[in-house]
Amino acid sequence: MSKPAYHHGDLESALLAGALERVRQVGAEKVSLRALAADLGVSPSAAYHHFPDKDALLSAAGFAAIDKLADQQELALAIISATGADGALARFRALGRSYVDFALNEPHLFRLAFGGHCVIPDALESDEPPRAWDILTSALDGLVEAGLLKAEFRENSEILVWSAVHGVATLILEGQLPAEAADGLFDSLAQMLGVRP
Amino acid sequence: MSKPAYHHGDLESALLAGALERVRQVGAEKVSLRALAADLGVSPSAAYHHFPDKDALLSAAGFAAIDKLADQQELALAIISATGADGALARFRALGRSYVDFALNEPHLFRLAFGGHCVIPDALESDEPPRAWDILTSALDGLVEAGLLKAEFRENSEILVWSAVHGVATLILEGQLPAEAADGLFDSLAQMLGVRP
DNA sequence: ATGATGATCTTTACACTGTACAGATATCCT
DNA sequence: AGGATATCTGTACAGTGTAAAGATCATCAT
Repeated sequence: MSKPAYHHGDLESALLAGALERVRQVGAEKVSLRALAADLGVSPSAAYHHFPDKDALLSAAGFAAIDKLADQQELALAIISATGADGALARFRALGRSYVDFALNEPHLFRLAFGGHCVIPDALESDEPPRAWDILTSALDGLVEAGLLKAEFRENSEILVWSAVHGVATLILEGQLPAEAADGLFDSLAQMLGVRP
Repeated sequence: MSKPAYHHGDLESALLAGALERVRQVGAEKVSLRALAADLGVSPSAAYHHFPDKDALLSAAGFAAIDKLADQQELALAIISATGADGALARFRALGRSYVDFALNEPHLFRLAFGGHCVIPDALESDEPPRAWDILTSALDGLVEAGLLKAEFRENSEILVWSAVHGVATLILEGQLPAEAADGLFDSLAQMLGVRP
């Protein structure tokens, strides 16, 4: 698309895609705005007509990264064909697995997404919760409907599950816990949620 | 100690302390090695005789930060005078609270400690686990002895609890969860661990 | 079609960064 | 004492983010 024009056509999304890919490869603190611009065949300060500064670009890339995580989770869910109780349980575990796998397979994107680069818009008061929350809510509702999750444990369980999975992912990523800790966590979670496999 | 010598006496620890304090104030990615050196009355490249590069200094500061966190946890534990079941439960909650509080009160130190700056030495195969692990183990043992934590839930509970607390701390810190989520998490944890308050 | 308007990109420039290298200086050991 | 060694300085270089002013294009009212 877009002619090989002098004005490059669509710099903004090219910058975003380029930044995201570079972060993915070398990490956020090693991406250079100048080098990125040079690679796109554009002057050093061209980016400033689309983003106020480098942090804003990285922040946008960060939100793209957290979206990629949600995409991967939904993809992992879509694969599961089982229905009923088996399906609900499989979906629950797949959600945790894909979250941890994303963190370990794309450590730089994961750190970008949750490492303070993403400027909080006004998420506290935002009427719509993060995508990860909605995905998780559906999975937990599925567990309740299947009779696997005791109703008395349903409240606040999004917080518990999301926190635990996110925590184990980052602790493994930063070398504080061994990789096997993830499986241990999933077992513990399932056990404590009252799930009987 | 050490004279006000031309050779500054003890640059290494001065650099470490300075770096730690600067990270605390402005965040890791905004500390300048040159500015730090200038502030210590020392030439720009003086630091290179004590640390191979800037990352190494930040890494050392990161390990100091994670030590500070452990200090704060032990301090929070020491304050609690209650004994028996009440004490065990109070200690358990204080551990979580101090962890989350540290993250929210010292966000830059927390991110430095768990944000990929700390080079993993060989922690996977290391014979001794992180300090946070030991502290947590004692608290959980206390819960079991007090009859508050069911023995069937004891296995892997360090992983579950540490992950959940760490996760909720970072998710709140990055604006993905509201601050009240921490209390909800503690309640959920206590409930699911079988604790009856 | 023309000319103005606004968006997009370039040029130039500045202050600052991390760090390599060679030399100066102080301390310590024999 | 003197020489070895650790510690720090001076200088220099390539690279960085970004501010300011000018060039170039697309679009649209006339």
